[in-house]
Amino acid sequence: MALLRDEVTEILSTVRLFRDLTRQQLTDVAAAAGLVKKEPGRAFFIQGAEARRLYVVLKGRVKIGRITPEGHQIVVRYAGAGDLFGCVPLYGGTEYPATGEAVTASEALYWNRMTMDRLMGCYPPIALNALELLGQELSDIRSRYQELVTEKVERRVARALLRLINQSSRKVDAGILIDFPLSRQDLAEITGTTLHTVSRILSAWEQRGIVTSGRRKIVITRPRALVSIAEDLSEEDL
Amino acid sequence: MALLRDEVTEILSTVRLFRDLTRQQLTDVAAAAGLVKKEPGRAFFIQGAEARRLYVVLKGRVKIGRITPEGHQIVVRYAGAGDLFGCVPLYGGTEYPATGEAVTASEALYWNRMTMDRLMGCYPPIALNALELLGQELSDIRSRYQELVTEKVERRVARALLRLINQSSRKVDAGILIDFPLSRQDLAEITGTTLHTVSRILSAWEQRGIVTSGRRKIVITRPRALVSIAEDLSEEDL
DNA sequence: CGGCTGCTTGATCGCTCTCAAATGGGGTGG
DNA sequence: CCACCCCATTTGAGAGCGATCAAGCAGCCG
Repeated sequence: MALLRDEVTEILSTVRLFRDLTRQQLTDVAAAAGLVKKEPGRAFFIQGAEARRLYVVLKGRVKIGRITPEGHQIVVRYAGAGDLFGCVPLYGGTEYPATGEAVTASEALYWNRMTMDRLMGCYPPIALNALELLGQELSDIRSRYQELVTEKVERRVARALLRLINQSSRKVDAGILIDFPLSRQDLAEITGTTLHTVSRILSAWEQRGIVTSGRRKIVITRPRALVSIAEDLSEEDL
Repeated sequence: MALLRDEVTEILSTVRLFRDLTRQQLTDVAAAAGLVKKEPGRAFFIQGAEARRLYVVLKGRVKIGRITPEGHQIVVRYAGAGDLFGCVPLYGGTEYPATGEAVTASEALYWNRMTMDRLMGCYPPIALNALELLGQELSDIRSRYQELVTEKVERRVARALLRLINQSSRKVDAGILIDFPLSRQDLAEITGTTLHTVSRILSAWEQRGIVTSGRRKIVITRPRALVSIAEDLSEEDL
């Protein structure tokens, strides 16, 4: 382990799953953690593999994606610093239903299933926090499910971009930059469409001055226009 | 409360949420429960209302549905005997994100949020079971999300019917009957399409002798044909 | 028996997927 | 440092699934 024990404890104190634990308890949790680093494109775990570990992102960005038997891919979500991923061991599933792959150089702490069982046994707040996190994930995916049924593609892409802005963006001169590499293909897999359609939509937006984009890079220049697309308002901003 | 204490305890012993509790503990849980009955069409709770209670279905069938600001409806799932619904209080949400409505005459036990908090505090297995249930629900909705993106309507309708058969069906002379009233509109809201499309699909299936259907009533006469549609096999059965 | 609610069916339209091919930027290796 | 190659992206053309609009029909309940 490359990190100092105290440092890990400090980080864990900001992680939702471990909220309400005392410093002493956090130290125990930290002591049980392992650390992995992955280069971009490398996977922390692969869909279908035995679900052994629970992860928390320290740095970088991890893409959680699934693939159908027919080969169709979808992106479930992106996890950033402080986010949990691979939570299957928490609720007793046996294999990972998705693949967790580093998009940028990433580091994550992990706990083995048995370790986690012990920790949850000793420290009940962990189970309650997990419940809360899972509940939020559930309501998030339900909203997206509903969007998928009821909304047109352009609107879904707008919403997806806004969500990504919230999760992981940086202000730059031209506007707001999604600060990890994001291809049209990725956006398509997030919104449940094809890269062609996404490309056309972004081109149209670019002409309207709403975004500037390049190879795996997107800058939103007029966020408010994006909001009005997402909310389906007639565009009343400049 | 119309039920005997012991009777309730007996029922609770079959509910997943309360697995691993001793008889003594179950009695305590039972003592804290309340009972509600609803006529068909009546709601246990309404989308947007303050989430006060957690329910377990005793009998009947409860439809969990959402409606978008634009008025588009979707059915999240159906809950039958032993199933949990309105689990929002479990994970700390403040309002119900959906409406829970009785489809047939239904009865449910409920616990108030504070009561549930106490029970989970006293009996840790409840929290762990809840975690497991939420996890399963999560993977279920993820599968359906994926179906929605990757599969054509006919296949989704076939899958939905097969799921409903598993949940709640009865053998009759002609085949397998979905044993609660299910309209085309309902099926459309389950599969994310329109009642027109569902009606066309069912008509086509009826011509091929796969189903027999009437007003809010569906009998599957050749389940294997339905499976082959759901799995997209070329139909090699009679 | 009448009206309501749920179901069927036709016609049309348009969004989005599919298939195809060309373009261009960036990184790598020479 | 330059040239090449690969991968992401763009753009076009066409087809088709399913939504939408619009009637008409038929059980069922009161």
